[in-house]
Amino acid sequence: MTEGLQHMSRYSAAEIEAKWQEAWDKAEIFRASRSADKPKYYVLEMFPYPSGRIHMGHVRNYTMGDVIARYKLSTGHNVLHPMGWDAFGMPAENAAMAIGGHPKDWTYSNIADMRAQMKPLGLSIDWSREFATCDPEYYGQQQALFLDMLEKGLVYRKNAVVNWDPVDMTVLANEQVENGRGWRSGALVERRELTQWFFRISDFAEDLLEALDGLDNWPAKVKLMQANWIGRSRGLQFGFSLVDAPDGHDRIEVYTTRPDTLMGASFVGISPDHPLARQLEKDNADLAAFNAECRRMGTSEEELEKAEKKGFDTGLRVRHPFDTAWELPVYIANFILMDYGTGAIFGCPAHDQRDLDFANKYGLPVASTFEPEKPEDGFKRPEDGGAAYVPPKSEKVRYVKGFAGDELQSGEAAVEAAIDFCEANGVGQGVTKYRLRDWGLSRQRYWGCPIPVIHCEACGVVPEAKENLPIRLPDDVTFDQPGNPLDRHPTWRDCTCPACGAPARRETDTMDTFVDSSWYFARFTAPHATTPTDMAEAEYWMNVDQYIGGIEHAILHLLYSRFFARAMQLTGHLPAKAIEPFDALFTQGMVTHEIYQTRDANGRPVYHLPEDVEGGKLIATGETVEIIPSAKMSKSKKNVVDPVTIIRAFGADTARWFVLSDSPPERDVEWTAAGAEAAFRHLARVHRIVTEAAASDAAPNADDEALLREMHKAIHDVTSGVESFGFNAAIARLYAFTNTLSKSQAGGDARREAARALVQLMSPMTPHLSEELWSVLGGEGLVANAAWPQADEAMLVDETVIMPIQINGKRRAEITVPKDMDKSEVEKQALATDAVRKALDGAQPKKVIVVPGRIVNVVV
RNA sequence: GCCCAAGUGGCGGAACGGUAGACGCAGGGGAUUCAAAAUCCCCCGCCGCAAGGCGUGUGGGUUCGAAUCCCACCUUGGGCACCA
Repeated sequence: MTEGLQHMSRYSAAEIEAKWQEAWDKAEIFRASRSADKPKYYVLEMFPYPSGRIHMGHVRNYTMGDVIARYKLSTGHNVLHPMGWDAFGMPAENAAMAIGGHPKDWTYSNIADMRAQMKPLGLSIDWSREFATCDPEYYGQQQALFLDMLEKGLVYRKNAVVNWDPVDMTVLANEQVENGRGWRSGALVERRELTQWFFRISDFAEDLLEALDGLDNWPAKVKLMQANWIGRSRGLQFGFSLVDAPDGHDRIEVYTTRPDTLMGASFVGISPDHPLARQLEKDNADLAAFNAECRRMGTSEEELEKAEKKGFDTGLRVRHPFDTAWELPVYIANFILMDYGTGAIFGCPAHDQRDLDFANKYGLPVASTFEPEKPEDGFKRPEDGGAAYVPPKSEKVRYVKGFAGDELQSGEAAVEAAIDFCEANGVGQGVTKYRLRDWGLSRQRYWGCPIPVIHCEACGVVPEAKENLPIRLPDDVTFDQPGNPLDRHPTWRDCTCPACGAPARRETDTMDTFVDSSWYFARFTAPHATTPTDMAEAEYWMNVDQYIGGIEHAILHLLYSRFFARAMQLTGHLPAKAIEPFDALFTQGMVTHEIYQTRDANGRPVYHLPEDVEGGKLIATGETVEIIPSAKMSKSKKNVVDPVTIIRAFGADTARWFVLSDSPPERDVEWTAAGAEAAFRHLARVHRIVTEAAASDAAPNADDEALLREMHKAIHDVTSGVESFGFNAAIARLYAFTNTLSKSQAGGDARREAARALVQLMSPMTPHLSEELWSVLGGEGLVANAAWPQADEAMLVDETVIMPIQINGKRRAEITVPKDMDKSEVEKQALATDAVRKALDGAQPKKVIVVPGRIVNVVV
């Protein structure tokens, strides 16, 4: 190698990356506008919360989107690839409380920082469409959407419980409740009812469930999680009549999905928030104390379900619907949700473990209604000390106390038969219910989108006039005391009623930040429109062709967005085709890192940044660190690697290549320093190999065809890898092809052709390096704009194949045969191998399976 | 507690129901070098001298053939409606 070539082949990422980012900017190749002559392609990654620093999770997420965007650009698509900021939320207020300053300044300064950290990644983003959800231009349009939804009856007010901190006198998020106490005050948290705004998402439950079927390019697991969340069930709703009914409560309405177990009923349970429970607590101090204790729990379902199951006997009795002489006790139970069903259940201990535990605890009867068709040895009925018998739905059981004797029935048929029987006998109706609850959007916080309504003494709740939008957040607020600054602002709340003109009070609740992220994808199609969307733009760009983000958003964000797409259609802001806004969804895994830990004098763990550790020792002191297995990168564990540091050390292409290479995209990837260095060395090697190929003057020769065959196979494999999110496999294929090119003795022209393909195939992952090498190879224009290489089908198939020969499923030999050899001839050759002859020892094989082109299995 | 996933060499992982371990990292050996770095070449699941045997979280099952399909369990991760 000559001195000159050595110099030429040195890989300087910093130089290359700055140069080509400038070239892309200048050519404006990522600026998206409608065009009739190309198919559109909208690729979107879930937009970031502006915490202040980008992290490797962002790098991974946006690199994956960028690979798709750049690949689609190369295949002749008109690509929309925007970026924005999910900018409202609690952390900005927390920062204002902790360090002073204003949430707005904190947020916009974080956005500026993160944009500056993100740009060096070389993402193919149309930055002209950037917005933050805290821009008044954005949240003003969101207020307009809200008013349209209000007019259509998609929003309403009702009471709902929140976590209340009685010391700070403020509402707490579930995250701010630690072991039942407020995170700042340490006070025991209470549940408190407030009047709040709700979206009628549950009206769409059936549609949101049914439409999942059409989402062919969504992960099955996400669809399943959403289906279970919506939770359609078929059951019976009926009433237990009360013996000695208190005023206004002659019945307790109950919903059950297992009416076939009605004859095993043992008690009736009601929620502590049930109207009957609330009435009883007025004249029963013990009962009131029990209810109060129940309400001291937080509002999360997890907390409720994990808590010890407790009940309180109200002393009331109800009559069994099929035997009025049979009376059941009524308990208040802490595990019954007022939000689901009717807030009341009947307990059947024989067929529900929770009810059985409850019955045992309070000495209530247990009676089986059915038992297994064929009881296994040792089967014990629950009343004889066995566990609750809960058969799978499809399993047939024998009824011992059913509605019509002891017939056999599977669960589902039995439920339908029970509903029919009950309806025929005037006991309740069969109904379909959903677990999905309406979406409470009110937040008693400052840093969110103000809800644009006015409270007037005379007119009640009045929508703000649209011409007054946006209702801007006031800047002159302080965070030196807990609670919502909008509530204590001297003038902001004051307004006049749009209906009667009298002095009135503005709503001080703001919207849940999930509202902001439920329609941003639509706003990107016309980010500067003076209405929420521009129908012509939405008609052209929607739907999002590929949406990419974390699995943690599988339920809430995606379900809310699907609801919003429907609501925006009903209010005329999205076309009918956008009813399901995301055609394809991909959920990527996290970036993890080992955790390095030492102990302080008191034995408490002290965490250390990876950059402060080398060879298992602290660089500063030489102290040995304890290595804790890889976990999600988090500031508290200090197991974070700053993308900015990596880009400075190795370049963006190395960071991009590494986050894509080491794990399947849907799984977690562990960041390792060794892996990053290896990625960099590989890119430098590609730089060297391609530079050499560009200068090669070797004559055409016999090796040319083999190299070009490998090239076409690589084109085929990498293309299908990119299209199916098999980025790690595509990169493994690129390693192999690079090795082939490096070792090939082919002529200069063939090597240059192969090198050009290599550079193009790498270009979605390492766009800067590819751009540089494309120009070294004399490619025309920018590789970003060049047409994607096509694999020649004829070059993909080899003439001969190696077929393994198995004996009883174990590989024992192999034969090399022409690829289309006749089955019987393959069998003949397989039987002639030494291994098979030895195994048969003269006998006939029991069976021979020949899978053409793949394998032969001889059964002896 | 409930819902959803994932478990394969020392490590990350590959593998239309068809040769388990591609590719990469780490490790070992060699070449080059005054030396080192860089680079290049070779080896590398476990046990065994070998023949061979064992191997994809555990235990069953279906199949000519299972990492892959089914059942049960274990462990780890995500979500549980006010974190985003």
